[in-house]
Amino acid sequence: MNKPRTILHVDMNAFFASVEQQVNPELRGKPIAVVGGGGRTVITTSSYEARAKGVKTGMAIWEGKRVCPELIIVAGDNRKYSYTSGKINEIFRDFTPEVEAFSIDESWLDVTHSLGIFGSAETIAYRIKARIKHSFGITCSVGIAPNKLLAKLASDMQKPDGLTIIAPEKVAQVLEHMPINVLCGIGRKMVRHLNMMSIYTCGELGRCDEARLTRKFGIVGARLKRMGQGVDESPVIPFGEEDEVKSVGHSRTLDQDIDDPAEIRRFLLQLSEMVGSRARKYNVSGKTIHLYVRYADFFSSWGKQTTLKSYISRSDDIYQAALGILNTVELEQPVRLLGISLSNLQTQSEQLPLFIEERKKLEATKAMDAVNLRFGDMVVTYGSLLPGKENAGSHVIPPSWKPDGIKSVSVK
DNA sequence: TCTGGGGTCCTAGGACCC
DNA sequence: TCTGGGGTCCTAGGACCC
Repeated sequence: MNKPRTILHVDMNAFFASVEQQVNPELRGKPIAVVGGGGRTVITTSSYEARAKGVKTGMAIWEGKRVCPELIIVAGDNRKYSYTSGKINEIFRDFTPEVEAFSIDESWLDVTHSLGIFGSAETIAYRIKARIKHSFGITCSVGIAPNKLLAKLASDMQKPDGLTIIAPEKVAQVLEHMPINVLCGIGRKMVRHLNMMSIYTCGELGRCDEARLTRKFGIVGARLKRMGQGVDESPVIPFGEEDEVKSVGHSRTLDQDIDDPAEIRRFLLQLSEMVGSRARKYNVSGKTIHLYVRYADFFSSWGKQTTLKSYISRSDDIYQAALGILNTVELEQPVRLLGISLSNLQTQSEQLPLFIEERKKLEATKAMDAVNLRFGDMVVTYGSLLPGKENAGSHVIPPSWKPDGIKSVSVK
């Protein structure tokens, strides 16, 4: 028998925008949009003032300005968000050690064993909200429910600054008329498929014949039915106990489409350095390299991967492998986006190369990493990157970024 | 001046080995 | 110089999340 659990899901409201408004009081109460670096960027997050005017995540800057002419554009700074996120997660851990960061602005807390100390989940939620508000001036929405799926759903029900409880005995009632797309894991395509089966609400999904779902969706089918019933046994996985990192990758949309091979290679080297330095920071090497290209028309793209005989983490090795893939194809159009990722990872063993030349390369790489770690990425980099340095520093900040050190890497 | 970037998981089909 | 089946690794692509 599974013991009943009490799970909180905390979702920071308009996180990046809220942090910016706190850091710079002049931005408070105003419509602002946080964007990435680079020429062709989109809005990552916008303040509630901006949302009220119709500004949405994913809009191009000009689009945001069209619906909200007074929109203030703020270039995102990942370090601020990462730092704040880390501090907020420390607050969570004052209430339970079982805290799982889902993304930079969302966490689950299993407070089942903390109820005796703090009284109730509701009390914990109010105290957390108060502390975050007091320390950082920002609000969050909290959901309380018997599992992660429902806690996340609950936190979505009231924004901003909400607190929603789905008591175990209310689950069926809450889900009955809830549209299926509110469930985390059911996206656009799945909604379309389910709608075609005349399933629109969680209630309908939960009552659907399992065999019918399994025929259509394979092993996902059984899980879908349970989701519709609000059943989710997945545990809250605390810091340090997550799965190992499985891939390390970077991709970048170029400021202009390029077709000059030398320029493409230069960008590839830059990406290789970004991937390599991060892999080395995590202390992993990998033997599968994946190259991704999106063409100028935006819609056509391809990805190719290759698996090497040995594990690599040096930027130059990554570059050579990526170049090897690129050389097997004839580019059909100018390139809009390039991406490289390293997978099939293992923890790096500290092994000195046999040959003196290799050792020198290793030492050089280490020295470069040490400087970058201290003074920020891309301060020291390969000579051929220098003409394009303005690109190198332009980090777009994906909300999927986790505070440093959250992902653990363990021996395979 | 149209449309970002970081991930995970799943499936299908082919190669290869026992 | 036949046949079948299971396991593993690989590539490619899609769906989903933030």
